[in-house]
Amino acid sequence: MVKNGRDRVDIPHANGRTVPIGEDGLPDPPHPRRFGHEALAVVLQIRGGELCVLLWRRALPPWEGAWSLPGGRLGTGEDLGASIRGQLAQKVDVRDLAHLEQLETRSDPERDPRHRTLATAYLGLVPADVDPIVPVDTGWHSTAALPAMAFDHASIVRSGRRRLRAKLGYTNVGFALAPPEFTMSQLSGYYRSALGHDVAATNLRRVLLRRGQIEETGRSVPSGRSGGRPAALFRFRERSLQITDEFAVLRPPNVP
Amino acid sequence: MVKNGRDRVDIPHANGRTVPIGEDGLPDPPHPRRFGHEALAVVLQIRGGELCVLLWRRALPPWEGAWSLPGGRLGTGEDLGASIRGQLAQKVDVRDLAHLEQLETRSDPERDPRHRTLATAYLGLVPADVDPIVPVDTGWHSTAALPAMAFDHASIVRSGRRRLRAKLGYTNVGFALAPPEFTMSQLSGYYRSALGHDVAATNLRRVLLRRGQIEETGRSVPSGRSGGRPAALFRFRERSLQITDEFAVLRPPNVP
DNA sequence: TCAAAAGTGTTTCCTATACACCCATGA
DNA sequence: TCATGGGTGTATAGGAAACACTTTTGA
Repeated sequence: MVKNGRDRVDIPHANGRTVPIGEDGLPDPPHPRRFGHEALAVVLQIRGGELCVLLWRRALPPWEGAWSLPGGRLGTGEDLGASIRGQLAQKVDVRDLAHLEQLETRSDPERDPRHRTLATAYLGLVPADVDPIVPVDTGWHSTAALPAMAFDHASIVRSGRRRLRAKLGYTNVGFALAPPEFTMSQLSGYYRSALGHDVAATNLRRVLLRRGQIEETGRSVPSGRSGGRPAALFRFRERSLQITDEFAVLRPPNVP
Repeated sequence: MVKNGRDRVDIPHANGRTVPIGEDGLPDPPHPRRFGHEALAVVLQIRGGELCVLLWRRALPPWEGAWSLPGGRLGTGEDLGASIRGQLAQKVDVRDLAHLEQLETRSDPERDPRHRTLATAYLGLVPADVDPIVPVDTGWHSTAALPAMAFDHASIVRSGRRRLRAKLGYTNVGFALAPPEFTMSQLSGYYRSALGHDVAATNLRRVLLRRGQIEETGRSVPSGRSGGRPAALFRFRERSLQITDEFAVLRPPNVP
């Protein structure tokens, strides 16, 4: 039995050939590693003009009293997507999740002091018009001022926010932040909250219309008590993720 | 003991409070799940005008004879990045890897028929000027015509290629495909091979210069036997990933 | 009729592609 | 001097931000 540099062990195979463990074609390992694997979710929603994340207050050490991302251990028969949907079903009604995508996997051996745990983070988005009932130890927190957070969860939240901000620019993810129908000033408000900077409703309208992301419903909302022209109602044409601005640059040359 | 819907078990806690397992704050699990976790790499290089991926031919079932991605089981003390670097050190000299980033994690319970294995895939890039010595059962294959591949590895390769193509548009990843110094026609060749469509050298030059990605070295290569003006040599200014085109759209308004 | 909010027209800017033309070299 | 490949100048197109102006409503 030969052990070489990087934590890999070669065992002699029946036919005399050396089979590197951890490569493949390998038999069941004699000592399965005791890795834990969990799915976590960065669930974001625009609430009160702020981009908020759903957090969960830890009652026990480690990190007692700190806030953490919802999620939990991966079950045996399910994949990560099913797992995180299941976990969230108890915190946020799954029907409220308009979009869910995988973010990244954290694997620092020290990220959980108790035992080795890998975490795969997901990004979930909840439209602004719903207010899911959440447990008492769970709450929404502005991503602009995160509370003291457990493990590496704060950096995962920032990672999710970065992903959302980038995708608002070249996809139609906006559909997952907005209610089914909305006025342009509402929508520009959601974009402003998510991006952290001003978004002019007039230009947003033209950009999204040109890209075919939104369309007029034909209806409008009556103007408020202080008057003003009634706002037209729009909707997203697709309510699943589409890349609407694929070849921003280095696009293929025109064929004719 | 109460069992509820989604493979979660609540156990009564000392203080009478119910602690959901699989949430956190939990004690060590009584029966650690026997998940395997492996790191895989989609190592890409431009070879002979084609975008190629490094594959490994399986000698044993399952998928005997099919090609698979290099990688292997995660070690106890290392994170996924260190693990894949270690695995690759035996196939491609690590110094040849100009860039490495995490792609995604696959978790379908059926993806490996032997036992439950999660795989985190990485994207690695090798500059076109090196020709790493690889084992005999390992070879480069055009991503345009993949051979019969094991597990879900073919779709992981496509995922890596998609990522590379997208990032060529808004980052400086090109540095990881090109040698330290290159002419513009060489570079446009690399871009053409990676993107799968024509890239005009003249425009590429101006785009990358304006973005500050490349600069002239001041030197040039003598023209070939068939004459022609000698080509200027360029280099990338940064040899680590930079986002050079961040706010393609929906950029923050001008402050003044 | 005035204030307020929504929507349109138009300008300007910037970036990227297309393409004609000029430049430097070898034979 | 001519073919060849590299490089520059310039036209064109398109998208998006900025902003003045118009429209539609309530009081």
